[in-house]
Amino acid sequence: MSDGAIAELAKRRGFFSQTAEPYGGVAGLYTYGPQGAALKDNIEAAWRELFVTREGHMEISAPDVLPGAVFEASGHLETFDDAIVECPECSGSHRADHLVEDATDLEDAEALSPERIGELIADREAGCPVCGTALADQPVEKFNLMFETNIGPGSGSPGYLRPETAQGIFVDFPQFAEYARNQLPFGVAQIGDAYRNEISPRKGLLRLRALVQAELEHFFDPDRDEPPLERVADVKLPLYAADAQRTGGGVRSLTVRAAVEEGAVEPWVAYYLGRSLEWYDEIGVDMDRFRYRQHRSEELSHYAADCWDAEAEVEGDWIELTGFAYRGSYDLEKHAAGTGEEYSVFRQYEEPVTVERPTVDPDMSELGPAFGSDAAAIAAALEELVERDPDAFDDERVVVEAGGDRHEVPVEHAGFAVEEVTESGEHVPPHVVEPSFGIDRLVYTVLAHGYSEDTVDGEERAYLAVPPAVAPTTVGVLPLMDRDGLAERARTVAEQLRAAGIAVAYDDSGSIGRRYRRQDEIGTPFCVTVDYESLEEETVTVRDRDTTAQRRIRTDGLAETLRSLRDGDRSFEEL
RNA sequence: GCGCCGGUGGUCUAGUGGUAGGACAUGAGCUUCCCAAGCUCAUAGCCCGGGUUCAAUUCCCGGCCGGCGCACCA
Repeated sequence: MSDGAIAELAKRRGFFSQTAEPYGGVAGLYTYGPQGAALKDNIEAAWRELFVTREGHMEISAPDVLPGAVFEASGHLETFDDAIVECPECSGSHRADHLVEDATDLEDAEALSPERIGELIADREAGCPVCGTALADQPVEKFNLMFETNIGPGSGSPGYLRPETAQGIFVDFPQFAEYARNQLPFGVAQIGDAYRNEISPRKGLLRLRALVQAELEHFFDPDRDEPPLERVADVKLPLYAADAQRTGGGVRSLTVRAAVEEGAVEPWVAYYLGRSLEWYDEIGVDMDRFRYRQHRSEELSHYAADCWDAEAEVEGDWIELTGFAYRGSYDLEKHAAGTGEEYSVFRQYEEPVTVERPTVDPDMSELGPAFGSDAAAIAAALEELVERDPDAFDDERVVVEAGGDRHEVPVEHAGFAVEEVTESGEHVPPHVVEPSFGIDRLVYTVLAHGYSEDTVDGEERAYLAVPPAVAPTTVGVLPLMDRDGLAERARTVAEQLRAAGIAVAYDDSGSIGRRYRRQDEIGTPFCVTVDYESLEEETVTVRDRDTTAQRRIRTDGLAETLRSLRDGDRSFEEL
């Protein structure tokens, strides 16, 4: 298939086109037309069917705008800002923090301020990696890839458009845990828009500034919960591991069972790789142009401990469809720290346990007069010390550091005691595995993989071989001729099918062959044609898009037949 | 953000210092008893701004958008 054929078809047939074209268009913003919106909806519905209904998770819907504090806690404010320095000679842009890392023994220069990075570049006389020109006097600028806005009037409450839908789930985890009756494991799913102010959006739907994500956050107890691997144990995964990428190796086909047994893939991630593989196949991704690629260590996100991408080959390039990330407890711990709230689940022991716990109860009426303004800090230091080293309270005096000084405190004033405490359980910070699907890229891939050309009666034709379940329109209803009452009859049939909940296109314009081609091109899997026999004997023909074969069937039960074809309960050959 | 190339009806394109022609598609009609047939008619276009010029779609500059390469892709 030639490059650009999808974009051309997309625009001509109403799948998608650039937003605000009369104003010149905006890079990275696209609007789905009638066909595209329907295709996208169907893919989202198929996703929901698997990840919410069949897997038994809960779907939520959070707002696109979230307060700045959320992204401070999540790390996005810091790490979504890339420090860039531009070379005055060759105009190349380079990651300023990477230059510093190369020139120094620092490993995490990304965390430094732009000013500090600039100083280090000047100090180490770092040069442009392309042409060598000194960069000492060049400003270090930050590219913030989040869209910023203000919540309410004034600038006192900065807000950001979410760069991933996930944060809407993590931030209100306590609420969702409550709905889940505090029972791990449970999953929270969300389909919604995310926004990234990309420096250079490219290639149509593949790199957008406003995109649709379908994400599942599956929370579980890392010590106790195991994924139901038996459901997917025999699914064969095309794995392109990090090692293979480094050594020039290729894709290795392993069953889920084998991949987990040899430790190639984390078990929860492996479960979702297996579960998703069949789903991709069902919605029309070509399994011969599909693989799972592991992130190399250097490309892992700040939050991810391990990550595999589902990738599809489209127009010669491998593109990421989904990231399956093992995020550990990173996000929940960040939000716990950011809010002081509980982002964990209480797990009750089978039997309560009684433990001896050393405690302090500082006597402030003594410490206050004795230490003045340091007293509060000393009390806190005592509480910290008793957890760390209870033996320090064995002597008459205990030494703590507070306010920059060492203080000797009489143990009797610390209120040291060993209490018997009965604990009925403990707080477990859940781990999370996150399948994160890019819906727009899936739409594009389904179009690209479905696009086909063949020859019918010596005429070339193009058709979209997308599965009936995701096709924008399920049935085209066509009168063979626009005369002799055929059109009226066809309209009645179309109404009946619509009333039965089937997506129907009615078309009486042009020759029958032309109308079949139109439906082929937008991927309509079946056409119902009303002909002269229909008027006499209550039958119509049903035509199959991919083969152009036809069957004559009775009109009573037509809706039921088409529905079962759409839902995959029977095939056209079985008619 | 940088470099190179490009931007003419919905789509694909021809062409020009004196504002444009085709094909396909679309609509109306004729014809037509199952796969883009034919005929008639119709709708519809020079990306935006500035400059040069009597006159700019055309030449120059800038912008926007697109393709490719670089960088970026948390």
